[in-house]
Amino acid sequence: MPSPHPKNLGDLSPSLEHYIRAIYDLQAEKGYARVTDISEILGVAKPAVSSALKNLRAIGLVDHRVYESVRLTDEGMKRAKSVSGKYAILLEFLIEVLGVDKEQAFADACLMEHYVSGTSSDRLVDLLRFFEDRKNQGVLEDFHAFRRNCESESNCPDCSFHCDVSLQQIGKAPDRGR
Amino acid sequence: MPSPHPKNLGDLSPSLEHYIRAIYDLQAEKGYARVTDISEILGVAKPAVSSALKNLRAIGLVDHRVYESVRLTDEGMKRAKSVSGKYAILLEFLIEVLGVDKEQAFADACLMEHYVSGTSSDRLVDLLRFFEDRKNQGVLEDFHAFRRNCESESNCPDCSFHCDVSLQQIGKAPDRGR
DNA sequence: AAACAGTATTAATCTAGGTTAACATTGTTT
DNA sequence: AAACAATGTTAACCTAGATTAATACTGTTT
Repeated sequence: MPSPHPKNLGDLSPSLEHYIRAIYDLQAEKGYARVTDISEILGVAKPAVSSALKNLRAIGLVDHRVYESVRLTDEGMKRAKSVSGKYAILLEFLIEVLGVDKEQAFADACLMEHYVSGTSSDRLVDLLRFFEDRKNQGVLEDFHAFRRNCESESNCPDCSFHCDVSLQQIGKAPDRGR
Repeated sequence: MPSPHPKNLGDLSPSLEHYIRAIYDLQAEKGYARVTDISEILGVAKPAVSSALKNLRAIGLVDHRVYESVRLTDEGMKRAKSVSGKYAILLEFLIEVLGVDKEQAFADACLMEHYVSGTSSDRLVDLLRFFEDRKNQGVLEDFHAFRRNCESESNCPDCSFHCDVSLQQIGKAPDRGR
């Protein structure tokens, strides 16, 4: 008997996906990525990075000779852009459309980026573009006004379960299509 | 040095969260939840369920005497409703608003339910209500029309990375607010 | 060039959450 | 009530991904 959850992306675990994105960000920012930097960004110890790099190298997503700095391969780049794109899309949606505060939006996007499918994030882009379209200028403002009303009236206690974002590791998730 | 990801909900792992929801669904559907049923729904072996139940009992989310069937405690119920609510909200958003096909939407919602914060899903509800409001009847149709145009024109290759949903276990995710 | 600081890797260990195989309990048939 | 099937638990094991401690490189200072 196999295991549960639909995997997110072409067989990259959320964990590895995150490493990829960190490397991508560092490369973009400073031109190169070192173990220490990655470890700091992700908040993990350096040996965790070393071991992740070994895996990523094994599946051809990074170039990395021991004791040297890391670079994404073309394939790694592709994956990184995908995740990074999802992050950006989710972030924009959460902040600009839903009006979620930034801290929370960062946290949510950072988690969800690994789980939203390409299809869904593409559609989300469409929605963002729709709101930006000159023909639909008023819509977003309407929504925000609507939301403020909404807020002040009722509140469904069942659906709001507030999540304090602490920096901690997440576990595995058993599951399947549902 | 601690670990990375902002935890999703009040210290429940996605895995345990999933068990909670399965139990909740079963209780709603048949009045009770048995190990076998849970194991089938989640696609895991029965010992995995036993061990999850032990944890859930330890933190007071289920009542479960050995060899008997499982019930959520009040607290368990609260958590279950929260997750279940998020699932429903995400599903509706993906299908009705974004127009994602059902299979994909099920899969996405099933994953994201564990990672979206209460805040964000509340806002998502607002958005759904906004689209339902009589005053905004046309908007959703406009979007769908817009999307069809959009579709037929360009396509950003960077952001669309198609994910085939296979039934497999997901890994841990290192991370932090970032 | 020797020493030191910084950086990276290895080794050993831990934990969560799975698995299978074997055993225990319960309930239904005959 | 004996036997059997279904159900649940225990035990032993596996893996991913973390940790710390110790070790190995690298490069800069003196």
